[in-house]
Amino acid sequence: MRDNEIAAAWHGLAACDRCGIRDLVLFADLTNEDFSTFHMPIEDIWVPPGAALFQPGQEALALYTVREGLFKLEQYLPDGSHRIVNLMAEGDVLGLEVTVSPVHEHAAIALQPSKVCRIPRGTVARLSPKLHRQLMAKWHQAMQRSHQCARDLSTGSARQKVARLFLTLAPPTVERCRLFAREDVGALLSITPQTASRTIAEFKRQKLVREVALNVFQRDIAALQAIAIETGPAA
Amino acid sequence: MRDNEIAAAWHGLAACDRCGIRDLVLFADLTNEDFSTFHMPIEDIWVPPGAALFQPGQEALALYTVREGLFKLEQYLPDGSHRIVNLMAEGDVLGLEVTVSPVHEHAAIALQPSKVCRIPRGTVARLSPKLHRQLMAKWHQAMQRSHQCARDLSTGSARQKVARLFLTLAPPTVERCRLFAREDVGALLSITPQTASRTIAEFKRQKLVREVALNVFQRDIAALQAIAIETGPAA
DNA sequence: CGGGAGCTTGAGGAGGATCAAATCATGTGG
DNA sequence: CCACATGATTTGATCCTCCTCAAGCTCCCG
Repeated sequence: MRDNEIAAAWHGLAACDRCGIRDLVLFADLTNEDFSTFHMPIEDIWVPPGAALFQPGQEALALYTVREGLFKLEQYLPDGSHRIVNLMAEGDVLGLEVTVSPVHEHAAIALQPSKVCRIPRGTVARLSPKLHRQLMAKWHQAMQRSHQCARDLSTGSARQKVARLFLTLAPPTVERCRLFAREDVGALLSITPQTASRTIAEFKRQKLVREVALNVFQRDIAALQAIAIETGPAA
Repeated sequence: MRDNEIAAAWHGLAACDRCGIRDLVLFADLTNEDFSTFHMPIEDIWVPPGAALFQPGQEALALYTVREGLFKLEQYLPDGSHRIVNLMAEGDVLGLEVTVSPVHEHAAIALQPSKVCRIPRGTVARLSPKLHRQLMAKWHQAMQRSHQCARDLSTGSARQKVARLFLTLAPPTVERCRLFAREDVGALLSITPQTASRTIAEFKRQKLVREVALNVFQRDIAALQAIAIETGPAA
């Protein structure tokens, strides 16, 4: 099993008041006074690919702001197989359900080398009124991502889905993007790892992407966009 | 086009303090005193199938608690086609984004004869602190539904997806359930209306469901569950 | 009755799944 | 440092599901 439960490596206590992406995160509305008033044991954590922040059924002790990298949210089907129901990237918050549910209902697993801030549920509960706006905004953001997955990554041919995935993995202004295991690509797009591999290989032959390093791709944005919206045989 | 924008029929002002499903709704935490303090122009609305509560791009003026019936949340793809990204049923809240976004980003369209409470954004904003807990709970609920769609209705063969849809449409304790247009079934399950029709016809022949009235089905729960989890040709 | 929209059913073909084998990356122990 | 084992990836061949195109059918409404 690739998705081992390696305890993520602890890095150090965060200095929230000097956070580089503070306008993106849950604490955006807090004042410097707020930071000095509360003792906040926020941890800064590096998470290697394959490591889980939490597993389904596990007690919800904290939520996590993604500072760098990419996570998958998995749920398990009655037959034991699993399905990726959401992707979470920089600025997204994992485990928002700590505010309303005692346990996590999915697994959060890093797909790339990632960095997160761990915020204990107690801290969130205490700051809750002050975080109201941002918590709403983060729920909204999580919904948008979820709908994006349903919309872009579950519709159309394998070609289209893979093209949309490449376009999703980084903003159009960035040339390179990191991919992940073919099995995960499959679970995300509802295709088999073989079809994922074949389609990516075809994209490489057609120069739509170029693998500059292992699982690091240079993208031809315009060409990929054309594929993403192309309609069946009528085209 | 079936999804006409018929203005939903106004029914009357709601008596929130005597609401039959008050423990399910946004106002669960409000006291009777709260109700008498605020003037709340909450409307009780009947919505016929096919009518839209709102459309993408439209200004977000209110949110809606579903009291009866079923709604689809649709988003549109660049090529003009659409995809159902979520289903919302009794107790769910449509348009939670009014708290954070100026416009709606999807269409909310009734699939069945439905009843909703319309709560203006101003009312929500004013009561916001008191609703904090319930708003969180409703976001969570909406996320769960969204993930359920991704998990159950986008995975596996057409047979499995249709079986899971039948199981989703009503709790196992209820025998009958209402279905909707084949086109919507298709948009929800990422299959064509033809395949939806064929699969449902096959279920009827196999006595897995029985159509007691137009689009009202009696279900063999156990048999459907068996199909929902059956694994490929290895079965 | 006739028209229209949605539903059903049929035949054929394409795309993706499945099974299986070869190649490539990574880490381990000699 | 190299040989080997392990697991992921790639590729191939075959089969089956589902899409496509198309025709006939049902239900509803004037």
